[in-house]
Amino acid sequence: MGSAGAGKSRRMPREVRERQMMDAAVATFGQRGYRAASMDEIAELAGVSKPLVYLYLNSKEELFTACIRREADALLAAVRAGVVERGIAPDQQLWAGLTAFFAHTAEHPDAWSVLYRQARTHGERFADEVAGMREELVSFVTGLLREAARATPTSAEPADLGDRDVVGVAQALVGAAEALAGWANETPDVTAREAASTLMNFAWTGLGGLMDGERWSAGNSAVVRR
Amino acid sequence: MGSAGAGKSRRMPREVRERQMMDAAVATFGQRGYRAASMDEIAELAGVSKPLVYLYLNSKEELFTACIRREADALLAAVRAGVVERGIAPDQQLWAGLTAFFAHTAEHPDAWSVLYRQARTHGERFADEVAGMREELVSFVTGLLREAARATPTSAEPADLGDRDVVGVAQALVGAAEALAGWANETPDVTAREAASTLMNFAWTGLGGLMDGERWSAGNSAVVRR
Amino acid sequence: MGSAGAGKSRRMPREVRERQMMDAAVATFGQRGYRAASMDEIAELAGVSKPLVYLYLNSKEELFTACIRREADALLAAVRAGVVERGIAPDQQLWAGLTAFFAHTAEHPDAWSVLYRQARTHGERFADEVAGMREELVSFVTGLLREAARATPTSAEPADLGDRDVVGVAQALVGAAEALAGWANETPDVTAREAASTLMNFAWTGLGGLMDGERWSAGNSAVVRR
Amino acid sequence: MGSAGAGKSRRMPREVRERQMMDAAVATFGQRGYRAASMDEIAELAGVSKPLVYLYLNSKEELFTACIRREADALLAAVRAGVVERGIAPDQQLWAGLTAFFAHTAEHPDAWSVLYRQARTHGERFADEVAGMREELVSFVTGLLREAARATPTSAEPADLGDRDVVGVAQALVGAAEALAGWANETPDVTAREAASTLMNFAWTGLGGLMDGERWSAGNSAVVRR
DNA sequence: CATGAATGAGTTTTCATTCAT
DNA sequence: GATGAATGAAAACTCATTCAT
Repeated sequence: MGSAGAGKSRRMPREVRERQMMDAAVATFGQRGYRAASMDEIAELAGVSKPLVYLYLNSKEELFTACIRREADALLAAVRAGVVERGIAPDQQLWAGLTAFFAHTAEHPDAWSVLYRQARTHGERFADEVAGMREELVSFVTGLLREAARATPTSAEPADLGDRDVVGVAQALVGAAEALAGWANETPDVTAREAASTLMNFAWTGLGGLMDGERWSAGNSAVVRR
Repeated sequence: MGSAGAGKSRRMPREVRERQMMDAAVATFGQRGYRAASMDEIAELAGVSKPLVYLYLNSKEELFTACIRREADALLAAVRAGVVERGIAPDQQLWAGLTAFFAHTAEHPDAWSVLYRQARTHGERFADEVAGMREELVSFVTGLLREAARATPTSAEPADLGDRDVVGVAQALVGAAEALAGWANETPDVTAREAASTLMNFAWTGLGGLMDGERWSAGNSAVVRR
Repeated sequence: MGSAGAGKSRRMPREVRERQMMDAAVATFGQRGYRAASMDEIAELAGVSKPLVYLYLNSKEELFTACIRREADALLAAVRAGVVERGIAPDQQLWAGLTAFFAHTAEHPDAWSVLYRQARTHGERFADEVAGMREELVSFVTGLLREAARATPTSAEPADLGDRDVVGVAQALVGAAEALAGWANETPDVTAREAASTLMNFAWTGLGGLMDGERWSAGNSAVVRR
Repeated sequence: MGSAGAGKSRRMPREVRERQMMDAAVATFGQRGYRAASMDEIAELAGVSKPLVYLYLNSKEELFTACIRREADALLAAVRAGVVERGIAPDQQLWAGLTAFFAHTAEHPDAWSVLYRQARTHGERFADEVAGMREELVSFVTGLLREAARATPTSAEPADLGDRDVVGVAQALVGAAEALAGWANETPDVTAREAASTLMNFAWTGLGGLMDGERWSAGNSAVVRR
């Protein structure tokens, strides 16, 4: 008889078991919420006994943290993979990244919920974990923005876009993307491409203006080019 | 000193007590999260016994719902108040609204957390409550966008901005505002005016372009004016 | 304007208020059960404030006791009234009493529930109260049985029916009546007369035999007349 | 001493623990009443922690239902066992059944209280459970009565006892038995045999008359043989 | 390696009862 | 006399976590 019997297939390598548990955990945390998810439910969904979950993952907190990390890494990897495939003009890169972002979040709604709903709502300990990933996204976008600014000869005074501005814009852009992703996930017909298009239309043209030195100021309604 | 001494004076009219309880509830829910907040803690913070909380507010769910509603109304009222004071050019209105939005959320971080973190993470029942408010914000912005589009003679073909586009843009704008508010609340030095400026700069110029018929398309990197 | 205004008619004599409260209490205790009935509900149903209930009836226990007593007295009175009207042959008296018993319990289901379900299930303190009434019923029946025995010349040795036997039979008779009343109350079509008939047929003929000296004994299946 | 010492030995197989819990529950429910019995008390009496009670029996309601079922089955089994041993003449069978009934209820007063006091007083959900058992008792008695009627050649017109009559008589008989059991349980010296004798004397002779066509009617005091 | 057995601590919720006015 | 305001105490139920095997 081979060791991999056709029966219940107990005894699996730790790695595999751990993945099953985390899959179950992400699904449960995503759907029920961190507090409402019970270790019982997670263990049952993973098809293992509760003590085994504790043996491998120590505590609910650590389990949740591990979920956040895994899913954050996966999302980042997806975005980067989407971009790296090509690798040319900044707007194309942004477009590719956004598309990947929207596609990934749409395909992994539980992970989305864990990262963007649960983690941020249950203590700084977890929120910081996501904040780290978010910063990487922002710095990724910031890089693209800078590259675009450099590549845009139109602007006579290229340093117009201050550092703080760039970060602010990147923050807003990422925030808008996250908000759009949430919206798209809850709205049946919206595809990743559509969402990405909407955002690009909205953002890139504005960015173009911004980089051309256009500013809106509270004093006068017109957009001035200084 | 009147007979209503400042001393121990337990015994207060229901209205007052109810407000105290809801203040305590918003603070606790906002900081601990819906599930982690205990009725015990809320009661203690309000300075009353738990049964009184139940007598007046029936259950944790109803209490939370009441908090959401109160804070949603307050936020909407703040935004509208900020705008109505003036009442002129659409961009000025948007600016006023955004400023009011950022100011209000900055001044009421617990309410912010309740509305944008907790309510959305603990069951549709609560999320719907916020979705209602959000829709009012979106429709408010949508109105401004339409008004602006009408008022912009530049665009030869005024119907360029389709209905779906307008709503999508408004969604993104509101989402960006919400994301910025979150960022501003967590970043010490950022003021409401600054946040509003960033967003206006980012959004309004882009909108201008959009209304002028500029579009970004995946096919070619340049922004085309069709 | 007379003091009995057409308005809310506050200020009613204590007696009246007390009756209202006890009516409400009997209804609530009967339907919800002693423990499940809340003073809140009783007060509301009676249309008074809770402190007033306490002022007049002191405590839940006392209130319940008062209810039991009132309804026990009412039931006894109904049975006696049914009998006294006539006053002749013992079997006719029993028939009248049973009919009155079944009619009263059918007309006052809440009182029935209080006496026969609730009171016996929530502590000796209350059970004793009902036991008192029950003893009066039993002794009433015992009296009839003795009277009947005396009036039956058939039995050569009239002392055949020992004291213990008589009480046992009376117990069984009352028990059967109570069980039948419960059954009749839960079975739509059964009338008080029908129930009484069934019991009389069952019981009286048997009693006749008993008084004639017939006995059933475990040793031989036949009924012997010794 | 074996490895299974009589010492502290917590850790027991589920089956055993479950029985212990239900024993404790029957005792507590029987003595305190359904509502007054607390899960804490039951757990303590069973020598386990509350969570274990919930783990095995889910809720107070389910626990109570399980108790009712177990005790109802036990009582039915006792009655049937008492009868089946013999299996001859109907009156002997009835006698055996009654004796077993009285003996069992006398030996298990808490179970008696659960079945005949508590279950009937706390919601149809539970009452129905007992009603089921009661129906089996009634149909058991009904069968005996029919058998007896068939076996009695005395009656010229054997169909005299209508179906409704038989059921009514069986109801009253069972009711009388239940009442007698209650009385016997509360009265020190009364033995099961005595109670059974009383009822047989009372009932069987009457049944004999009934089957002979004797009827009592409100119109005339005499028992007529029609 | 893997699990059935077990629990301490905490949650929401309810209720009988009493003041202060 | 009558009530709105208020609470101490307890009940049902849940959960993360740990042993003993």
